[in-house]
Amino acid sequence: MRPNRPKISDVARVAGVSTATVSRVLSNPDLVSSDTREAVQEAIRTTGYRLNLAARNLRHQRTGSIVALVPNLANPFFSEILSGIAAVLGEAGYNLLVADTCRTSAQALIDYAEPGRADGLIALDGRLPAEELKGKVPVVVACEWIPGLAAPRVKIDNRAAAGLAIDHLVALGHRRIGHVSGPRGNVLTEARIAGTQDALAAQGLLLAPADLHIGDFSLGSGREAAVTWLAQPAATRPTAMFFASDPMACGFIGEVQRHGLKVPEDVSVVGFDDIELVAHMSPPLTTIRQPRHDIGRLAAERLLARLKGETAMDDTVLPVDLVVRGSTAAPRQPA
Amino acid sequence: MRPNRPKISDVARVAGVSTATVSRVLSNPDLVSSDTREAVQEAIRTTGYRLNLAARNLRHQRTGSIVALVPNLANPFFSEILSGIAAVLGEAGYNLLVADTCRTSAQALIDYAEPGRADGLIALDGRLPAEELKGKVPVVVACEWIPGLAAPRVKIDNRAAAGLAIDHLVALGHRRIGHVSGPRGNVLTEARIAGTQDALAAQGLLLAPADLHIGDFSLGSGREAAVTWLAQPAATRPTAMFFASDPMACGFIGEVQRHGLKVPEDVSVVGFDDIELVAHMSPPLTTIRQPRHDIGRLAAERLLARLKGETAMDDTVLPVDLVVRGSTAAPRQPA
DNA sequence: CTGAAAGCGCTTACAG
DNA sequence: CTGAAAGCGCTTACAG
Repeated sequence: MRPNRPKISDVARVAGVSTATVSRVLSNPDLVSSDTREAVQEAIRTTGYRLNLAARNLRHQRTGSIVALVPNLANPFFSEILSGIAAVLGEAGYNLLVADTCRTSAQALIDYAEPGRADGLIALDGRLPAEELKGKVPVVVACEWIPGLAAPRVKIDNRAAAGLAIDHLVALGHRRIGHVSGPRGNVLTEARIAGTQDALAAQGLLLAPADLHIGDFSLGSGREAAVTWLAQPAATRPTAMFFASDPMACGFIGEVQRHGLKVPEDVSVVGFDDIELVAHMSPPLTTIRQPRHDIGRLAAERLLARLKGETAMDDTVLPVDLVVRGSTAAPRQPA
Repeated sequence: MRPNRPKISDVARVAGVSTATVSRVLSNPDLVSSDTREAVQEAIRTTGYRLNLAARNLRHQRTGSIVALVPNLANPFFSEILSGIAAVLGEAGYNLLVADTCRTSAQALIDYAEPGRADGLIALDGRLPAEELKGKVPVVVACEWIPGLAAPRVKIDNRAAAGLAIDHLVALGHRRIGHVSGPRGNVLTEARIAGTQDALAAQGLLLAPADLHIGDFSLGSGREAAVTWLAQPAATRPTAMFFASDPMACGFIGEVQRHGLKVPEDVSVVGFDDIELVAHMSPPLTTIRQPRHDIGRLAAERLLARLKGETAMDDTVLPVDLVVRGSTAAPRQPA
């Protein structure tokens, strides 16, 4: 079946017209008289012709594809953003190309930004090299951002989000609050640490260096934070912990419970992201909800707008919510 | 920068050679004398030339892309399979195109199987129409399978997996065991129900119609199953439940705990998939581990082999493990 | 309204 | 070892 796949010239021959006319029927039927049009459509049917998109795209100097660069495809946080991106691109007739930045060489990632490869790029990873991305395909950055790269960003207000978490804990009566962050250097990490410090300072409190644990967003690093926390004397360790991701909060809770302590009685826990499962744990997790699907949708829409000529480079900042569930309560002994 | 992007003819002019020679330096450098080769490479450098993949692909009658059709991109179960696929395709120099079958029209999905759109297709969704996929691009099916479509399948032994779960519960002393399945008609659903029934029958037990709850793999349907279960008299309801997905098991446990009952003391629970979080819940979930990343890898490898001419259509069946954790124990009152 | 022809940016037999 | 030329399957000014 592969060799004798009909092409536009086969249709033209069968219909007794030129290839130009067939092409017009395909992309601009109004330009063709109805008699001719019907003859061509009949020929399309009898030959079983299907348009070769690659050829059309080459002619149009576009690829019809948008590439999304994702730090870790296996991470549900990113996959839901991807789902929002896919929804918008699919409707607009674009292909969605996906690459996993943690499993792809730096050069291969940059090659995705070549025209001829994709028409535009959505970066969910802030560690991409800004310089190498210049002069290539239009870029929109989502969630994270790339310092030094002029590109629209779709994100949440991470400092404000951290503030929501801290204010909630302080309102419950907590005075000694710890923070488990993402990896150092990540833009989200820094924004959430800064937000935590600011919110504490606004309440006259301090993030003690010992109470800042550098994690990596993973379950395992949450468990490690629990080990450190458990090793401290019960009287002087933080009564509440704010995590820069839900999986870290889950890892922490699991380890603390395994040691016979209770959440929120012995320690209050706030996560970040509101991934689906955390509402169903025991206790259900208090967390910051990010509109992941919308982040993806908006990033895709901004990119499509750029491809249509929009030049605005302003950021889109989406609101976050604090979702209060069972993992937070007043501390046992208020300071 | 877009308009004056150098093409192969610009390089040729600068180097003082023909476009054919530049092309050879690019794809088959050994055919060119070292003097000429160096001159061309120098010209490539000075012009900043980058190959246009779309043009090369059109010439080669291939697209360089493989499309993965995923039932729900936001579902972490599928995203990890995708990650395995991406790893293999990236290494092989293929693009990974992704489409969400639940958000894409049937026609649009079939169009992905057109040559000119992609070189091959990996289906993670068993509901695609077999007839429409014939005579198009080579297909490999992973996880689920498409009845009536001759395509290699990469999957696990779902009946055996259900047997592992049931045997474990029976060994613990359970006699009345319920099953919460996926949606009716799904090939996985039917295989897991059949496996459950077989394993029970082998032990002289029966899956009572009232103990089979039809779910849809989601958290919410697990919660609904809990409502039904809770409504039954404690003395006569199942002492153990086997779920066709981890999220359903989580939804069930959350609802049961909310009603003051305990897992595994009041009911043992076995999930399916071993998604990352369930090891960290309380209790940690006993479940069937699927090698998701490997399923993705192997599916991609089978497809690449087909593109290279392999014609074998046999299935690849991957082993599963029962992971015993805290959500299962002996029943309170053995029957 | 329709066709002949050029061209998108490459690659590759075919000569030499 | 290298070049002239044809062609991958489309589209689109330009004529008529």
